[in-house]
Amino acid sequence: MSDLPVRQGSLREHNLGLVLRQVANAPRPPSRADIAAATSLTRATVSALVDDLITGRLLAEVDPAPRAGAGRPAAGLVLAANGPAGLGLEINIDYLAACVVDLAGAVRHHRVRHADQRPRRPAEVLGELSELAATARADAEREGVEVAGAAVAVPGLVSAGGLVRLAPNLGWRGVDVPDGLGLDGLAVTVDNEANLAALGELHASQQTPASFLYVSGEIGIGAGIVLNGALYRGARGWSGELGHVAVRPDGPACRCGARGCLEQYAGQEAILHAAGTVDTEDLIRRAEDGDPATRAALTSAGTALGVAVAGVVNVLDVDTVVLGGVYAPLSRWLCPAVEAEVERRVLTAAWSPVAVRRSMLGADAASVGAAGAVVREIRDHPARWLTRALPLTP
Amino acid sequence: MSDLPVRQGSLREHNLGLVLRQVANAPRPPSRADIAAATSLTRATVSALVDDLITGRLLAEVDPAPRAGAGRPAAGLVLAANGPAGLGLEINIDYLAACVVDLAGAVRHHRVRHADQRPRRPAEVLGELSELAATARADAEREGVEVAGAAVAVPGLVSAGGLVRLAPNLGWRGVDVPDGLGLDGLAVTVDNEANLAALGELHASQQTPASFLYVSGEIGIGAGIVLNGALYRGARGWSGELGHVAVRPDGPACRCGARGCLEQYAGQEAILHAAGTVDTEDLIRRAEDGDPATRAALTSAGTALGVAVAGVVNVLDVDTVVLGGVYAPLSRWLCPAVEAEVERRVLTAAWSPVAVRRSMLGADAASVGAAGAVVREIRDHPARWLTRALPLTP
DNA sequence: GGCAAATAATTCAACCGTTGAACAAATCGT
DNA sequence: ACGATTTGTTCAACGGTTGAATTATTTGCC
Repeated sequence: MSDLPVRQGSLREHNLGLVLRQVANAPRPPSRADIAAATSLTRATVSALVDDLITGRLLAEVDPAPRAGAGRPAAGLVLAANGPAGLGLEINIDYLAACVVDLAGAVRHHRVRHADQRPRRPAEVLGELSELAATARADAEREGVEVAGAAVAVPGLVSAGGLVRLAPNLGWRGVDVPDGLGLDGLAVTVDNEANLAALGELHASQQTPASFLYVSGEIGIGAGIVLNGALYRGARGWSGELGHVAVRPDGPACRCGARGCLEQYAGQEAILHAAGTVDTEDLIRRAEDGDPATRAALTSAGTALGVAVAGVVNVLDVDTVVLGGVYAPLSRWLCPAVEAEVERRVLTAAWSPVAVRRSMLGADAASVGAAGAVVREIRDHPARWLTRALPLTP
Repeated sequence: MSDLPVRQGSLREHNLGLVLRQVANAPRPPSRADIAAATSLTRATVSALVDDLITGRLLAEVDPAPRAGAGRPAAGLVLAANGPAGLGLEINIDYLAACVVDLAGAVRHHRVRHADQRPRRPAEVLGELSELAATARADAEREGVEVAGAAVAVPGLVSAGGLVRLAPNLGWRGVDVPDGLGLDGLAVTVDNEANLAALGELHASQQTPASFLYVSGEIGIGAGIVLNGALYRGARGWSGELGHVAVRPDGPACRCGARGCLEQYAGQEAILHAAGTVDTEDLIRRAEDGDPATRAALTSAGTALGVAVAGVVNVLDVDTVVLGGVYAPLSRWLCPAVEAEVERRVLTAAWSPVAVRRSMLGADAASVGAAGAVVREIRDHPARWLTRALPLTP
């Protein structure tokens, strides 16, 4: 119920987006006539809209596909591969990442630099990330795509304007990320890592459902909530703090000050401790080898996770739960325990099953999701891109 | 991101709604010029839109308010009191209710019939409710308002088409409510009691926040989730099952089959049992008299409720929790305990407080909310009402 | 009392985006 | 080679908004 007036121009804006999404979601390059049929706009209107999109470098024509039957061959339309692209950046506990995704969703550049970020000062971290970003941008521009904006994934709570209010496991408090990056002339947005990973998951595949819960297991446990195809960020942008949902109200003390938080049962450190190791690679190896203590630790973590997830599903009624972050490689052993609790505790599970599955993108979900969020913005609002302030060509 | 094409007519539809909402939300009757200034539409356009709305009996002109300064006096615009109205019906464990709310939000008719519905067959209950509805409708029509549709609040899970899939405390399973009511020629929607009560609360006051959690304490515990000014119903319409969120994973068995559900700690029956009485009126009296066992029972229930609510707030990031149903008259004793747990367990509570308060509408929230939902639909989509199939006047 | 200033509402030609029909372009089947 | 068929474009018409001009109605001031 947007309370903005609608003028003639808004019509155009909406329909440009409609056509663009139609091309994006089609299984194969559609013709102008296909789009007209699918949208119930007239061929004349679609032609006019497509012209605008082609001159704006958002769409491109491809050779007509060989067709059966008579008639003039149709020119196929695809999202432009040399149009605008999104730059996705990720700051995590033990790595930095940068990637570029073009309008069609293809990953054109991707680079990860592993290193523990906890001992470093925020300015150092942002400086190195800025270098990664510059490399990515130069690389992309060499391929002929223009980076239209950047999104940064951070494992913490983010306020409007890109201020990281609190990133507990990184030890950050009140860090201005766009300022520290200093990417001149590029629009930079900052968001929670789980939120962007959830968006990545949403766009990774056509069959991802419109509403789901993405659970990101790292040192902390975050969740990205997608409802009806849109990310839900909460009243103040701080939704998804699944790690601090109570599993046992009088359980062990959590560093947040409360007791019995999920993080104490299913956080990365709790699992490693229970399994008697300090390294995730090692944990996976032991689980594969069938080590009983490791298996027991994972079942126990899965059960706790299942209790918390079941609570969320009871309240939100989503039919899919996606396990990401470190949970993704561990999902083989976690899923059964999570599913059992969900089955038992979700009121509607009896006649309407809830699917629990691993992330399709794995560890790259957040950075790819961040880049995808940038191009998705253009895809959903092409008029803003087409009418942007163009850099003066001297 | 609606994927519908936008034609010229959609323009009109949107702007009709815009003007109507502008009138609805104004503190005093605005003039056409006021609306033009507020919406940035031109006065010419607003005049044309207002004409349509007046001839369609959705708006009315009132005498010009005395103005300071020179100039032609402005004709004030108000929502028509003799236009369409909504019929709200409620089926609850121990009463039936019917009410009529006009476009301006005024309750024009309200009647409650107390009786335990559990021993009766669904058909009987629906028959009596149908009588209540007919009386309400006749009463409203005598006052000159036309009932445009009905909404029914039910304490249970509702599928599309108005089928009550499960209402555990009523003992209903697979009951077709619109069919059983048989309100000829009237569009009937059916929804969960907590959902409609949440909508009632949302529209009860201008300062209700756009995102909040409405908790309806009855024999079961339901929740209505309002996000960004809209009710969130879940992927399948079964959101808000707060009563079956786990408070202690290995607590007492719940009739849903799981263990330690909130309902076992803070449901009406659990509270009554812990306080040593069987009647809610008596419970309130004892609490007022300061009976220690009663006060302890309420604190204990409030704490359990607080644990569950804190989990939801951590995940959804709403800044307001409204206690309704039987919790409303008990809120004086429940709120402190709920607030304490929320304060302790919500990660962001430290710098951004979460308000816990009682419902403003109390027991009438669901029926008034149901009626309000009907008129709200017209207010948000006036074009659908204006172009409806008119009954032939012979 | 009369007149200028001010504000509200309506009228009307112009403009913008979509529509639908007519038309041109390109291919297939016979 | 020619008609059938489908794609894509052209163009007059239409619906809805715009902005300026016009009319309507009041206050304030001389």
